[in-house]
Amino acid sequence: MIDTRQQILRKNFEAIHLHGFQGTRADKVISELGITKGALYHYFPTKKALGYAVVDELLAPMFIGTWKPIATYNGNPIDYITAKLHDLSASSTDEYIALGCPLNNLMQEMSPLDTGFRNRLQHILSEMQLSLAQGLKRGQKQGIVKKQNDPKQLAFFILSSLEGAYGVAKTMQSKQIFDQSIQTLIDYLDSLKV
Amino acid sequence: MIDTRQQILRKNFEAIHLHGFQGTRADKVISELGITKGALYHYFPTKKALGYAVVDELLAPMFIGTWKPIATYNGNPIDYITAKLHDLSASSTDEYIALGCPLNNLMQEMSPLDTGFRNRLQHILSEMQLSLAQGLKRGQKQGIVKKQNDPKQLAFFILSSLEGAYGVAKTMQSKQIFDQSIQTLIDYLDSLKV
Amino acid sequence: MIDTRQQILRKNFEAIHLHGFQGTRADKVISELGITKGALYHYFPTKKALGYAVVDELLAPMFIGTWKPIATYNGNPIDYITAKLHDLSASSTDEYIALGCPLNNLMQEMSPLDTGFRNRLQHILSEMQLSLAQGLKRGQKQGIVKKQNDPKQLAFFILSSLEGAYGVAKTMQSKQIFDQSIQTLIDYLDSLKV
Amino acid sequence: MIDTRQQILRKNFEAIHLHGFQGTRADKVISELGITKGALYHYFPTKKALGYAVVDELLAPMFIGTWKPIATYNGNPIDYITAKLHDLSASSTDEYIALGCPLNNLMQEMSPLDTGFRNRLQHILSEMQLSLAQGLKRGQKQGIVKKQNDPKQLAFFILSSLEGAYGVAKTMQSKQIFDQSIQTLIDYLDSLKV
DNA sequence: ACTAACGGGACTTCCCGTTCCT
DNA sequence: AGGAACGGGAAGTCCCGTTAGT
Repeated sequence: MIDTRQQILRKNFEAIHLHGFQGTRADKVISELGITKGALYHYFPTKKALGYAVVDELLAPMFIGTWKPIATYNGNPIDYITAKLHDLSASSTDEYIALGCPLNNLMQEMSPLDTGFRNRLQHILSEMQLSLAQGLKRGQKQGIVKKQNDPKQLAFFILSSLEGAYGVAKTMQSKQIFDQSIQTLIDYLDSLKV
Repeated sequence: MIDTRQQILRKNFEAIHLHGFQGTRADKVISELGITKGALYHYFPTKKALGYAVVDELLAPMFIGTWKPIATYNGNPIDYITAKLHDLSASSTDEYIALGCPLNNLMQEMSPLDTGFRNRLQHILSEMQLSLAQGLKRGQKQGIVKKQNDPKQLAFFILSSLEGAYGVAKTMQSKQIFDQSIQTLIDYLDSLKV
Repeated sequence: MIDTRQQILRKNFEAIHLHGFQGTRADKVISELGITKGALYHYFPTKKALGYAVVDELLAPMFIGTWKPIATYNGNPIDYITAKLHDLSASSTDEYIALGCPLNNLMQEMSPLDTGFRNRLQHILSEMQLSLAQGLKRGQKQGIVKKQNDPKQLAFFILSSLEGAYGVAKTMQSKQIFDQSIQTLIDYLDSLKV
Repeated sequence: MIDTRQQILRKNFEAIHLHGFQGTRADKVISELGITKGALYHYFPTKKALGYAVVDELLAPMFIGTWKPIATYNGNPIDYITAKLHDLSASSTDEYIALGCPLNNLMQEMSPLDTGFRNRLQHILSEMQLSLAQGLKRGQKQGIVKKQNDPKQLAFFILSSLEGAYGVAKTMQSKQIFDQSIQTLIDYLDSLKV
């Protein structure tokens, strides 16, 4: 028997991706697993606590982990970023684009409504930005990235453009638009290489 | 007595901006205006109909109108865009940033949930993109904008980065981050001028 | 311009037949006529008053009138009844059977709920029964109808079987079942002729 | 503590008998039992589901069971039917007559409005008719029932007259009228014995 | 560790009726 | 005579959370 808590967590992560946090009926979701509300409230005191756990244990590692390696990457950080952006394009299906980025979705939905969510999402963004900024800074020091931009500022711009691309593509229901925006971002970043 | 329908519409636009569409309790909102449920139902048969009206009559004109003039603008379209972006930065208060862009909020919240909303929001994005693309195309023809980018594609990138900046800044609760991302976007656009 | 009051009455009679009295939304019904609630409440103080008027002015004359002539009919009253029953079978479409007899529908729906309706419907039934009983009594006196049955009692039985046939056929959605029950009733009545 | 679900079912059966299905406020009804809305929702997701359960678990067995034994009855089926009709007369109080037959009430109210109800009520009628027809057919084969009538057709006529008697008596608020109609039906049936 | 039963507030919708006005 | 605006109670549904029990 696998870990019930993990099952609950994973299934709700999917459901939140599909319907948003508020739109997710936690007990209905896990009923598909043959689990009832009792188990849910055994592991998590409230629905919000479950949401926090989804962010902390699934969302955060996933997203922070994506940009973490840039710190130890040997080579031009722009290349790393470009490669990652290409990955995101390549691995995104039409369905995924139509659902939107889980991080972006949660940011837009829950940031203004709940401090607990906002703090957690701020943390994720900050960690991602930190990794990117560190990488870019190293590139600038090594003289392989132009020095015209502040690394921290540029890092936020990259994240903004990326999440913005997810958001617009979600509404337009078009993976093509996502891909094109990512490509434009890549082109821009490429122009920052020395 | 001024137009009750308009009052309902405006007050709900604010409320949707504050709490999202689903989080808005239409009857409570207008009770502050001394308007009752009965009047609400008289004008809007369902909550969704009210939401659609808010989008059609307030949101769409506001956002589409922002970029429309670029078509008849005499001068470099990049300058027009830059000026508008500066306007958005200048006119945004900390509170506004913390609430997020009304268009972006609605896109993220309602696009996956309701076709009626999605179609309307697609329409707004398309109109904005069309105006931008037309302006950029004209600039390219006049030889004052570099021809390396497809105008339509670039238009979506601009919108994505703008809305993305709103989204990230909302979560980070930081007008500074918004301003910086906008500045980075402006810098990039500036590099596209001939 | 034809009489607005009559229009309201007729249209609501149809609607009550279709949806029952409680299921009828009087203002929606007349909106199809281009009339608004104002006219409705100008002519009828309440919905119930409208319902009473429908019964008094449309339903009652129609149903009482069907059996009235039996009193002045020269010939065997059984023949008159048989002819009328055949008429009802012949003139009933599948749709009419599926909707049910307007009188029966209203009896079942409103009799237990409202005294005003019940009194009116009792009156209709009583008048119908009276006519039938008078006719049967005359037949018995003339020696052309067997004397084994009390005319009043037999009159109620005829009405009961008729309305019961409507009711069962409505649920079964079958004009054939209605026709067969009517035929069985006719056969029985035929056996009462001398 | 006895079965809550059964309590809900029984109490609502009574309430539907009193006020009709649409007129029944399920939560108010059970509040008299000290049961709350929450428990109601736990057992029945919608009001309609509750209504269906009342039909399936209480109404159907009761009515189908009444005529079922005729199949295994040794003797003249007309006698069985006559006995049952006498039972119905004897056990009906004035109040019961004024309320009407639960089956007939539901047939008239819900058949045209909802397919789920109609199918269930059709099923009840069909089962009752089937039992009656089987009994009558056996009687005809044994030569103790006249062969002039088709058993199936006669079965529907009996049911129609019975339910019609309930309906007319309900409106007339008269158990006497019910008894007399039943007696007339019995007399007719008696004439079909060989 | 997990289930079934249960509590109860909140929300949208519905719709009868009233009032003001022309 | 009749239309538009408006009032407001009530019904059904939804769903988060609690508790007794195994």
